[in-house]
Amino acid sequence: MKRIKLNILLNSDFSEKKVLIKGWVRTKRNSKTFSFLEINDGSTLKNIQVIADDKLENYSDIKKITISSGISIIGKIVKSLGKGQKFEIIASNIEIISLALETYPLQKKRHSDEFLRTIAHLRPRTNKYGAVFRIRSELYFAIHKFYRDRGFKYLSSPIITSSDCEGAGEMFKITTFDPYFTAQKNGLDIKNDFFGQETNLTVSGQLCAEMFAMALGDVYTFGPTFRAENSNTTRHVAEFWMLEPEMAFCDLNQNMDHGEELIKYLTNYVTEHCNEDLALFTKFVDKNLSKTIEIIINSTYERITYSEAIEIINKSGKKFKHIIQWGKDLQSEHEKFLADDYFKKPVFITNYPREIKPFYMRLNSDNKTVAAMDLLVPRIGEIIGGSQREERLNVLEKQMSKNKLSREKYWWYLDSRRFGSVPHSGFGMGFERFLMLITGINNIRDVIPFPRTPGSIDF
RNA sequence: UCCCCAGUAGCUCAGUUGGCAGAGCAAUUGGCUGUUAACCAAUGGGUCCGCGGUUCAAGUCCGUGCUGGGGAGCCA
Repeated sequence: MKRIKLNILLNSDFSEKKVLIKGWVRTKRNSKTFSFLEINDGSTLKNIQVIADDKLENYSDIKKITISSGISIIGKIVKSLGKGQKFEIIASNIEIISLALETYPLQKKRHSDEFLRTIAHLRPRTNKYGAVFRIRSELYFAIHKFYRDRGFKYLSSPIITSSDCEGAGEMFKITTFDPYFTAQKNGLDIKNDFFGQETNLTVSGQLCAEMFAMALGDVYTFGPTFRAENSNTTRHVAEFWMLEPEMAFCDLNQNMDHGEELIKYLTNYVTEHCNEDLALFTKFVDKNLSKTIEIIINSTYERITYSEAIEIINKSGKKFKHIIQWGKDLQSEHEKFLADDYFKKPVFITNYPREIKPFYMRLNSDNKTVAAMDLLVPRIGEIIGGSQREERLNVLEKQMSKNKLSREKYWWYLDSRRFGSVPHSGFGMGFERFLMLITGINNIRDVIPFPRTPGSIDF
């Protein structure tokens, strides 16, 4: 007999049919001569109720079954006599595959997110985290579908790299040297290390993506990204996933069009394909989530320049902890004010001062600003950071020497400006931040399977 | 890295002016013919985060360290 998964079973009509299901016991309620077992197999948020009565030969064992035990059930689908579910299974055979210990830490009650983080290996077994990670999985597919439908090519940019994408943050060093041994023994030369030069985990695939955009036109990279910043916030982790499209013959406005289309597409995809799981978040996690999602899908995202943003902030009359003036970067409180209070929807901020942005962003004709764009969204803040890239060799070289970057090291990057350089643009979207946006979850550690943060590397 | 807050049973938390360590849930055992975080009864369960100090006496006061949370910076 072929096993059927609950997502199929619960979404079709199997009444009066005999089925085989396998899963884990979420909860059990005993009466004298029969028991209710609720089974979940991970394919869907929903459980199925199974009735086991004392006619089963191993009923005495079933009565003692513990939460999270793995079991296999053959039974008939019938209309439920009780309230709360349409169908249930009358079991004709139950096999206890594995009896869980009674010390299983997850109980039939709500646990705090902090506690669940300490048992990150078990938390996907809860309703909430199961839902998060099913949505996460669907989103991977949605991203590839979005890009494939638009003729983009997927590029896996390297994770080990010798280039630091200027301004992206501290990097994790990679070495085969034993660092303790190295510290003791002088005279060890980096030339003898695996790559023969300083090597790091990538902080961005952008520079590689630019090379491929000059060959394949429209490309995207999507993979793990590493930042060794000592950040302790609800929005930062040391290992996260970043989506980075890079488009040839594309200016800043088209770049923003693309970003807006992407966010809307992904959000819409989740509402269409993850309905049940999403409902958990609108019901229990964030009461305003439906409204937020509606705004993300249906509003036209505001587009203002950095200079206009400064003006809005300073004219607002609102008191801020940090004083903002032209040339300084926007602080979190300013970003929150713009997205949450002032516009109450996603807003692109463009044309930042060149001094506070990396070397590769295209210098505007005012000579003071660069063609940068950040997308700020309510509650989360920055979710996209991107720019039109500097395609003019001489301007790029000047910017590099200003930032004290060696032309020799970036020879390959500069080559792209020597051989058929064209305007191009791209951005990075924080995958986990997007998940936070559409689930209403407030801590980035709760939308990634095993979060890596300073001092925390368990699991 | 800086600022603020917290750490008591497996979980969530109470603990008064410094004076015998508590509750609900969970677990275990038993009961119950339709339950829905089932219900009813009984039982077991503690390094009060660690270290040091003040005191006749510290979960409670002081110092310090660790861990967790929130905020800031950095960014996606």
